[in-house]
Amino acid sequence: MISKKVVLIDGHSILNRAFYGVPILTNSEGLHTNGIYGFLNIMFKAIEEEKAETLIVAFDLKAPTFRHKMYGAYKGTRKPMPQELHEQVPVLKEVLQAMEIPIVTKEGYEADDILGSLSRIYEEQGCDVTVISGDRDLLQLATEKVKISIPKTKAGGTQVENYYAEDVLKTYQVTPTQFIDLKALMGDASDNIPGVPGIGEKTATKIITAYGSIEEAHAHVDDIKPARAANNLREHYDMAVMSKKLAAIDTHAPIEIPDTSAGLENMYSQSAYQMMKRLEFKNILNRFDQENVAVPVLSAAVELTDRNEQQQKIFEAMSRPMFSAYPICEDGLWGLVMAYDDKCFWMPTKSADDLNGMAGWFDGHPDMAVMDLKERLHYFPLKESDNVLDISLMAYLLNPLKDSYDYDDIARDYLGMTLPSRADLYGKKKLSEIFSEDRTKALTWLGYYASLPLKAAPELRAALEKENMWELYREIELPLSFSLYRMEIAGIRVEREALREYGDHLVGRIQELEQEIYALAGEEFNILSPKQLGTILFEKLHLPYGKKTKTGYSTSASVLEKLQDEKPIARLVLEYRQLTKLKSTYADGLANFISEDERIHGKFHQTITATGRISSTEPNLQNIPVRVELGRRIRKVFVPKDGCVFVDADYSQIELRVLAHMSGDENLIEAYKQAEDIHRMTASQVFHTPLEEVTSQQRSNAKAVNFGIIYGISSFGLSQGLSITRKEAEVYIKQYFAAYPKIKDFLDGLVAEGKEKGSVYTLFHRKRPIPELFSSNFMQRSFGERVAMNSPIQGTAADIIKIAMIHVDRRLREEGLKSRLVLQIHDELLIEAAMDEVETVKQILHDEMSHAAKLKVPLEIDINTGTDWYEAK
DNA sequence: AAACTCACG
DNA sequence: ACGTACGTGAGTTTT
Repeated sequence: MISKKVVLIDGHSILNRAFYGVPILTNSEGLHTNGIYGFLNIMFKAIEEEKAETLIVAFDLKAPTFRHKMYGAYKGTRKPMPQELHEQVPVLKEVLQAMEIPIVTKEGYEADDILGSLSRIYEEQGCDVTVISGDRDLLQLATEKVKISIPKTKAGGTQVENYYAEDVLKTYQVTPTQFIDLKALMGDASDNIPGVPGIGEKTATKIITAYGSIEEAHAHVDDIKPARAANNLREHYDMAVMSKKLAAIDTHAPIEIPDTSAGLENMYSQSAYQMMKRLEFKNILNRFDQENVAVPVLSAAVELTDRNEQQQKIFEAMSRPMFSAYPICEDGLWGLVMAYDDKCFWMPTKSADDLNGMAGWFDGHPDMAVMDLKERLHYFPLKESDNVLDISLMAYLLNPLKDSYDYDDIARDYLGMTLPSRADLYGKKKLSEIFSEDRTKALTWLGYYASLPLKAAPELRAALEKENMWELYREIELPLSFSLYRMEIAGIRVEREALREYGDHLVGRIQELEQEIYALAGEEFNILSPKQLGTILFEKLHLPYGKKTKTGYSTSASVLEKLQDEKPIARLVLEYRQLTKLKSTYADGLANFISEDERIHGKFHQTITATGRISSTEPNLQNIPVRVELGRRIRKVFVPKDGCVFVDADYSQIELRVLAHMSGDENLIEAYKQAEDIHRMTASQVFHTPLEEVTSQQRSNAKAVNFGIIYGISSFGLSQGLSITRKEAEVYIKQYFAAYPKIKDFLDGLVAEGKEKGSVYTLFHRKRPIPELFSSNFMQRSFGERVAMNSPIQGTAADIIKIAMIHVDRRLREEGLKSRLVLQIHDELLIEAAMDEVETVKQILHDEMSHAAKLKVPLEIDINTGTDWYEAK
C-alpha cells in the first residue's frame, strides 16, 4: 500500500505566527494582509516539502487569544487578537475556500482536538501525517507516523522544527503522551491549567522521566525528592488529575472527515487568482499558470501598418481633448500603441529610428496620457509640454509607498479593475514572442498600455486636484521628468584608464591586509563572510561580542570600531572591508557602466522614494565615496568633457533650515540669520555657553542632536549616534527643546497630524502616508512617529532642490548655454560647464538654488569648480 | 531571495 | 518591556 501524505494545519496558530513574523503589509483597500501572506507561504512550503496530497486546515470557532512573552517571573498572559489580525481571519478563510482547501471547525471543540482526531484517523488509515502548528502543546500528538512541524518565524526565511515521537523524547526527555503529564504537573496559566503548585518545568520533567505518569508518580510519592515536591503532589493530586484531563487533546472528537477527493488539484483556480490579485500578493501570483489567467478585454488594439494611415489616425487623435500613447521598443519590435475615444491602435514601425521620428507628429498635442514618461522619452522624444498626464507619476504622488505603478496597479487602485500584470501575461517571454505565437492575444494585451492610461488619467487628475496636489504634479514633477531625462542622456564622463589604475592600487593593499588578518587569525578564511568572521573573532579569538543579529554575531563596523584600539585584527578587518568595498562596488562596479562615449548614463528614478527624493541606479551615482580620503579620490576619475569644467553647488544644511522655517522657531531662525556655524550656535544655546567658548566636543554633540531632530528624535537613537547612555541623551534632548520650544511643538504637531489624517505633508503638499502610526505594535508605531517627524522635512528639502533643478535646467537651455546638469545628489547639483560659461553657470546656480523657495531663513549655497569631481566638491 | 554590510544625503 | 535613529542602492555570502 502506498501511504498517502496528509498535511493538517492549525489555522489560527499559524496565522498568528505569520502575523507577528511578517512586517506590516496592507493592500490598496487598507486591509492588513501580512498574516495571510505569511500563512500561505508556510502552507506552500509545507505542501512542497511534504509532497502533500491532502491538506486540511482546522480552526477554533471562537477567536482565540494568544500567548505573549514571559514577563519577569510571571507566566505569559493571553491577549486578545489585535484588530489588524482579527480582520484577516475571514479573508484567510475565503482564500482557502477559493483554493478548495477544506476548513474544519466543530462546535464545542478546539482546533487542537480536530487536529488530534484527524491525525489519529489518517494514521489509522496508514497515511503519513504532518501537523503544522506554532503551539508546542501539539507535540503530544507525535507518533512514528505523525510528524509535528513547528515553523520558526525567523524574519523572512521560516525554518521548521520537525518532531516525530522519538524527536520529542530526544528533545524533552519525555514521550509525546508523557507531555500531557508534564503539563498537568507544571500547569499553564495561559491555558487555565492549574497544575501542582510549587512544581515547575524542571521538577516536573524529573518526576515524569522517573515515573512515567502522574499516576505512577503518585503511587511512589514517598520516594519523590525533593520532599517539597512530594508533599505538593500528595496534597494537590486531584488537581493534577484534573489538569491532565484539561491538557489532553481529544483525539476522538466527533469529526467528519471532509471530502478531499479532489486533492490539491484546484488550488490554482480562477477565484483563487482573483483573491490573490485583490490581496496584491504578486509573488504568489507567479505560481498561477499563465494559460489559465482570464484576460479581460479593455480595448484590444487594431493593427495599422501603413505609415499614412498611422499619421491620419494621429491627426485625428490630436483633435480630441485627450488621447494616450505608449511607445514599444525592444529587440526586433518597435511601434506605438495609442488610444482615443474608445479606439485603440497598434502602429508598428520598421526601426527604432522610425518610431523616434513619429514623435514630431505630436507637437502641440492636447492632453496626452502616458505611463513612465521619462523612460518612454528615450524611445519617443516628445517636446516638453505641460499637457502630459503620466499616470505612473500621478499615482506615485497620490501614494508614494507602492513598489510599482504599472497599468494593473493603477487599474486596481483607481478604477477597481482587475487586470493581469505584464508578469502574469508574459512570464519570461518577450512581447515579440507573444506576437508570433498569438497575434490576437498580443493585441489585446497591448491595448492595456494605451487604453488604461486614457481611462485612468482623468481619475488621477481629479484625485490630485482634490488633494491639492495638482500643482505639485504640473509645476514640479512633470517638468522634472524632462530634466531627469536630459540628465540621463547627458551622462557623466569617467576616465576608464584612471579608474582601472585606482582599482589596481587597491588590490595590492587588499592582499597585504588579507595576509595580516590570516596571520592574526591563525588560519585562512573568507573575511567577507560575516558568519566565518564571527566564528574567528568571537569564538576562536574570544573577542567580546557586542551585538548579535538574528543569525549570529554582528560584525558590523560599529562593533569592530569599539574593538579596534585593543585588537589589531578588528582594525585590519575594517580596513579590508573598506578597500574591498571600494574595489568591487566602485572601481569594478562603475567600470561596467562606462559606455562607448566614455560616459556613464545612470538612471534617475522619480517614483521610488517615500519622501519625494530622487533615487539613482545602474549605477547609483548618489553614493560615490566622499567621507574618507581614500574613497574620495575616486572622484578624480569623474571628469568633464574637453572644453568644460565642473561646477558643483550644494545647499548648506537645507534640512535644518527647512525645520527652522516650518517650525517658525524664532531662536533657530535668528541663529541662522546670525551664525555661520549652526552646530556651534546650537551648542551655545543648548549648553548655555558663550559662542566663543563652545568646545569642539560640545559642537559635535550639538551636531548629532541636530541630526537626531531631523531623523525623528529618540533618546536611544541619539545615544547610539553619540556613544553615550540613554539618560544622557535624554538630557540633551530636553535641553534642546528648552532652547527651541517651537520645534518641540512642531514635531509633536506632525505626529498628531499624521495620526489624524493618516499622512504628513511637505510645504509643497507632497504627501507621505504613514500606516505604521496605527499599528498596535509599539515598535512599528514608534517608527511611524519618527517618520512623521522626518518626512515633511526631508520631503520639503527634496521639493526645493527639484524646483531649483527645473529652473537651473530651464535657464541653461533658454539662455542657449552649452553647459548641462549631469548629477543630482539630494542637496547638490553638478554641472558640466563650458569654460566660457563658468561665471554665468555659477550665477544661475546661486540664484536659482537660493530662490527656489522663500523661507524664513536664507538658503545658503556653496559653489566650487574643478577639473574633476574631487576638486569641485 | 534574504541577510549583512556599507557607500551616500 | 518592547528594540530604533530618516531616506536610498549594490556587492557578497548564505539559504
